[in-house]
Amino acid sequence: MNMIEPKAGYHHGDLRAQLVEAVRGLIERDGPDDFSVAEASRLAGVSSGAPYKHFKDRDAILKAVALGGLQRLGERMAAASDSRTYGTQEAIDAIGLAYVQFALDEPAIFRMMFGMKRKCGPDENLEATGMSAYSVLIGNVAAYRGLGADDPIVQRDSHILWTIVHGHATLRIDGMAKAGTEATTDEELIMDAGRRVLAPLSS
Amino acid sequence: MNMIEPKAGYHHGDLRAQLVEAVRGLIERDGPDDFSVAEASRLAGVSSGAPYKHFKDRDAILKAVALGGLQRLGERMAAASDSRTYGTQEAIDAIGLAYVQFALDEPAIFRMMFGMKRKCGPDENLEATGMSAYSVLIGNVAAYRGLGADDPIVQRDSHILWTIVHGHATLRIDGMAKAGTEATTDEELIMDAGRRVLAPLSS
DNA sequence: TGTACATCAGTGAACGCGCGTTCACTGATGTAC
DNA sequence: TGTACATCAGTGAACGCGCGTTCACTGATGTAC
Repeated sequence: MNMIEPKAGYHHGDLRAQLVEAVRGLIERDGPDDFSVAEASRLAGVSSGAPYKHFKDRDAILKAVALGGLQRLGERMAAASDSRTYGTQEAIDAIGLAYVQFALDEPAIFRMMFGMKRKCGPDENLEATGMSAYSVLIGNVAAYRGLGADDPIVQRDSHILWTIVHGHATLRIDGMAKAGTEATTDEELIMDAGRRVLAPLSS
Repeated sequence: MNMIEPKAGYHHGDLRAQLVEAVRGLIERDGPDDFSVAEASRLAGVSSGAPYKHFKDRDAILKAVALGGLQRLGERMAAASDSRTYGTQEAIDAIGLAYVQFALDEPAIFRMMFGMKRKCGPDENLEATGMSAYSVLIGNVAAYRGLGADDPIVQRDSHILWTIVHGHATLRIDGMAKAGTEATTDEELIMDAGRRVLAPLSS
């Protein structure tokens, strides 16, 4: 929780980063669609026109916030992977749990990240950052299966795992799935589902 | 595609339904957050104050639209179930595919439905309608497993299936999963995942 | 069938609001010599 | 070290906009006798 403390004086020094942080807070408080440039400026302690020295328009600010979110998500997934033996079921579980945890910690940013493409069109930067997070999962699945990362089986496994974890995260933050009920934790559910998906190949 | 043709004359006769339909169109066109009561009124051919004779406020209109969406989703799932032998893998596949199809046909409404709780708080009516749709899935899974609908195994299976299908639908409408690539259709993916989840019980 | 009246579903003007963005400006900072 | 100047990052006032909601009103509809 960084406090926002505008540097006194005329030149701000770090307005860009401070605006992104302010918007992050606003979005997390009010939802991705209710944030306003004006309020973010107020929070950062600058005039309402100042942001336009750093960003082309409102959408550009949104993109910067989304990018930050994707980076944090990727970092968490990588950290989860690093905390276990590479290519094991446990590592894959941990990555999934990290994904869900991120969504629970920053629900509005999480939603916003995945709505960017629809709202502001595709963006190279965002796509690359997202892909780099996803590749943490792919790498572990490939090692688990003993196959190459490009193998269709690995691609399919990974995609299904992502789908499950993303679905669970989405339902959780929308209040549709209540963890803790029915003696089911997020972790337990992810492990269960992961085990089914990654069962030994049959055919 | 119902055309919106305001009845001439002072008394409109069907303004409530017509407003809901207008808002549905607006949301599908502009996104759930950009619809305005004013524009919906214009579309329905009435003055900007007229909606307030039928709805308490903006949120009440949104709720009505969400309710309609949930009903259509439930109907589609029920129809899918009816089109196959009850309690078979095929029936369960069909339900999942119907779910995804609905999301693809009405992406903005779909998103909006699942955002209602967060935006407007919980609502008995919406919850009951959603539950009634979900129970179509539960019933089929129970029959498939030969267990009661309340059995924890059935609950768990159903929840995972829902999670997968919801995750896939969400990723698809957010442009993250591209069907048709890698020779994978929605149907194929749902069937594959479903088969893994519903594999014979091991322990 | 006709009349009196209550109710209902609209009108349309008005309110106050906060927004995104632009613009001419100014004071601080960095650089060249 | 000092000076002249270009650049930069802010200001703050102003713009036009469309919104949600209210309100006194009015004309159409339904009902009781």
